[in-house]
Amino acid sequence: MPELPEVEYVVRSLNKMVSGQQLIKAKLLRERLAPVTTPARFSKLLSGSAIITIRRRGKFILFELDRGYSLMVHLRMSGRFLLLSRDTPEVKFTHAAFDLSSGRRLIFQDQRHFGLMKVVRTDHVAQDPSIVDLAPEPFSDGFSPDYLYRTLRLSRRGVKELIIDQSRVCGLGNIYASEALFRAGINPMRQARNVSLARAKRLHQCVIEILKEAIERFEDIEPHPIVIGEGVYGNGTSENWSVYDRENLPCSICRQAIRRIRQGGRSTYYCPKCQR
DNA sequence: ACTAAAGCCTGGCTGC
DNA sequence: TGCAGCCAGGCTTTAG
Repeated sequence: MPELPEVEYVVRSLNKMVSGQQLIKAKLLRERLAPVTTPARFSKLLSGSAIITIRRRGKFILFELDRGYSLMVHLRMSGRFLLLSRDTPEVKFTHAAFDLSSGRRLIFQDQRHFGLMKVVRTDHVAQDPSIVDLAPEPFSDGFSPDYLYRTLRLSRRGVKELIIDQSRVCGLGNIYASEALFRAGINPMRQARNVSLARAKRLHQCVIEILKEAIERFEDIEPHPIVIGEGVYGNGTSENWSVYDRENLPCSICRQAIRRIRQGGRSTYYCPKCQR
């Protein structure tokens, strides 16, 4: 569900709302949320630890705890955090719960059961299999125009499919990938290896712009007191986007109808005239 | 090594 | 109103 800007917003919100607090008690309610550990071990490793800070790497949320462990969280499609009072009756789809020293309870709720958690030694986080292969952060020097061009040159896949591959470009999901390609004027079906250097440079710039603009938009949203990140996940109306979810609506530039196609089993939206 | 397709889940929407 | 079928913002695993 959430892509890099939404995860960034959740991380910033969590830092404001729960960093510095102690996890008095951690409870894993759905075993498959954290498949590499047992509920007993999950509870034992986390209970009593304090949250030093919360970070992001790609779309992963990393709670850095004292005592040398970190809690890695991936929201996938529908995962989210809620900050409740401790006497709130159990919310449907609650898969983990953390009683905090503030007297409140942080829960992880996930309707579609795709979300994942893992407890990892903090000094091993960077080497964790799900982190180690991630592409450079889009706002880091590692994600350079040259990096993107070289990466595109290596793939025969469509450029849209390539840029949502987190090991090639990290942080984009289905929405922002379509949006970045529209702004860059690149047809999503174009083979990645056939994107010219000039267009790769343009795409590089557009990826950064699209992500930064989304993050900035979220800064104006009044934080929801309970659902962390609410108003950011769901601000999915076709008015917010240039092409995503706008099938058959006119392109903002040329008025041609936006098209929807399937790529890798997922919808891609684009303007057939502006994107070549 | 790269790529396509299936799989993981629930719920909302559309069309019959 | 009921029901089948399709769709959903992500990622991993499997098979080719």
